[in-house]
Amino acid sequence: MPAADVSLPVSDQPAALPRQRRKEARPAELTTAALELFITNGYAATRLEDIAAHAGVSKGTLYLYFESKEALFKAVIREGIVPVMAQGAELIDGFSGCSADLLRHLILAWWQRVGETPLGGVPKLMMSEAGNFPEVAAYYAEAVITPGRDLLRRVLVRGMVQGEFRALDVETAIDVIFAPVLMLLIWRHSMGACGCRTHEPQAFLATHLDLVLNGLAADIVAAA
Amino acid sequence: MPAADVSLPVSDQPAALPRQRRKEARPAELTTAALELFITNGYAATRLEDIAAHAGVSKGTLYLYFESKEALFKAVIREGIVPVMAQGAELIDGFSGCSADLLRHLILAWWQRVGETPLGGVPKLMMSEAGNFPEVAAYYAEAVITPGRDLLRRVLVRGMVQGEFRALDVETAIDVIFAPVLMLLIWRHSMGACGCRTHEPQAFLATHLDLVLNGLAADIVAAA
DNA sequence: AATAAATTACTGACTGGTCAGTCATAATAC
DNA sequence: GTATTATGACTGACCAGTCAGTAATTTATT
Repeated sequence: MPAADVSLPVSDQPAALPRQRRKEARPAELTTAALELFITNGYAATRLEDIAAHAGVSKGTLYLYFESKEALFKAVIREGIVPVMAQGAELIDGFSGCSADLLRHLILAWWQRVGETPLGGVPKLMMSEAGNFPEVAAYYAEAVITPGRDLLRRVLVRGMVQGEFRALDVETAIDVIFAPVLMLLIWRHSMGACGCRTHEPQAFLATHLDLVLNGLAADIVAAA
Repeated sequence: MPAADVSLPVSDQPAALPRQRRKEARPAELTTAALELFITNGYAATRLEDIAAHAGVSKGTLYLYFESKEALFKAVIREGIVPVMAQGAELIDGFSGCSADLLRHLILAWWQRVGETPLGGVPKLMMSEAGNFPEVAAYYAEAVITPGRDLLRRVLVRGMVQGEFRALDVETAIDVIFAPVLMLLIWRHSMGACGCRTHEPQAFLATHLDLVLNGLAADIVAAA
C-alpha cells in the first residue's frame, strides 16, 4: 500500500478502526492468509471463515479490519504486488552491459521475485476475477501493468537506440515479449496445480529469451 | 455420477432421457447459452436460472438434460472445443510452402476459427476453473492441449528437418511460441472485457510472428 | 375424424444447505 | 473499572437441486 495515497480509484483501506492507534501487524497476516486461499481456491470458493482460521483469528475479527469480502480482496491485490515494481527501475538504472543482457536480467529477476513467490498467484487471480471486479482490474492495470510495461519499454528503446535491437512496434513488442513469462506463471497456478505436466521454469525462460533475443537482434552489418 | 461409466475420463452425457427418442437440438442451445454466461460471469457467479432463461426454457428443463451444474460445465467444455482440432491437421497436410508460412497460416487460422468466435472464451474459463475441476482440466489437457501441441510440433520439426529453423528444444518452443497467442485471447476475455486497453489482434499477431520467425530463422549461410 | 388414453416435454414454487455479514457478550489490556 | 480487542452463535439472502403438477404430442380406439 503506497503511503501517500493521493486519490486512488480503489480505496477501501482498513478504515474500520475509527481513530487513534492502528495495529498494522494483523492486517498483513490476514491478507497473507487471504492471498494464499484466494489463489488456491479462487475468490468465490474461498470462505471468510477459512481465511480467518488460517490466520488464527475468528471471522468477526476479519470485519474489524475489512469492511467486506470484496474490500479484503482489493487489499490483497493492492498490498500484494505494488512494492516489487520499484526494484525493477533500479535494476535498469544501474546497468551498464548490453541491452540483451539487461532484458535477460530483468525477466529472470522478475521471475525470481514474483514468479517463484506466493505473489506469483496474483496475476492469475486477477485474470480470473477481472470481470467481477472491474474497479480492481482498473486499479491493477494502473498500479502494476502500466509501470511494468514502462520498465520493458525502457529496455526495448535502449536497445533500439543503441542499434542492438531491430526497430519494431514497441508497444506491441512489450506485450509479445512478456506474454510467455506470464503464461508460464498462469499455467503453474491453473492447469499446473492439478497434475498437468509443467515446464521447468528455467529451461522455459531460457528458450524464450533465446528466441526473443535472436528475433530482436539487429542484422550484424559488421559481418560483411 | 454416470450410470454405466465404462471408464471414460469425463462422461456425463445428457443420458437423462431413459431410452427411445432423443432430441439433440435442445442440449446444444443450452450449452451455447451456458458457454456465453460462464465466459462473461465465471462459473460460480452464473446462476442456472439465468442460463435457462437465456436459452428460453425453465430451470427444471436444464435438469432433464444435465445432472448438475458441474455436468453442464463439463459438457460446455467438451462440445465447445474438440471439433476445431481436425481442421488444423488438414491445413498442415495440404501445405507445400515454406515452414515459416505454414506456422504463420496455422496461427492466423486458429485465431480466426477460435479466437474471434465465442469459443475463444473457453481457454480463459478453463484456466480460471482448473483448480476447482481437476478432472475437467485433465480431460481438456488430453483432448485439446495435447492435440494442439502435436500440430505445432509437426510444424517446428518440419522446419528444422528442412533446415529452415534453428534447432532448439522443441517441446519448450511449442509453448513459448503459442503463449503470446493465448495471452492475447485470455487478455481480451479478462482485463479487456472491462475497459482496459486491448491490442489490435492482427497487429499483435503480426509482431509476434515477425519476432518468432526471425528468432527461429537459421543463419542464412548462403549469404556469404 | 373425433375422442380418449398414454407418453413425453416442460414448468416454477419449494427446500435445504451454505455463507457473508452482524452483534451481544467475553476476554484482555491499561 | 472501563476501553479496547476478539469471539462465534445467529440471521437473512441466495441458489443448486427437487418434484408435484401442467401442457403438448403421439398413439389407440370407435
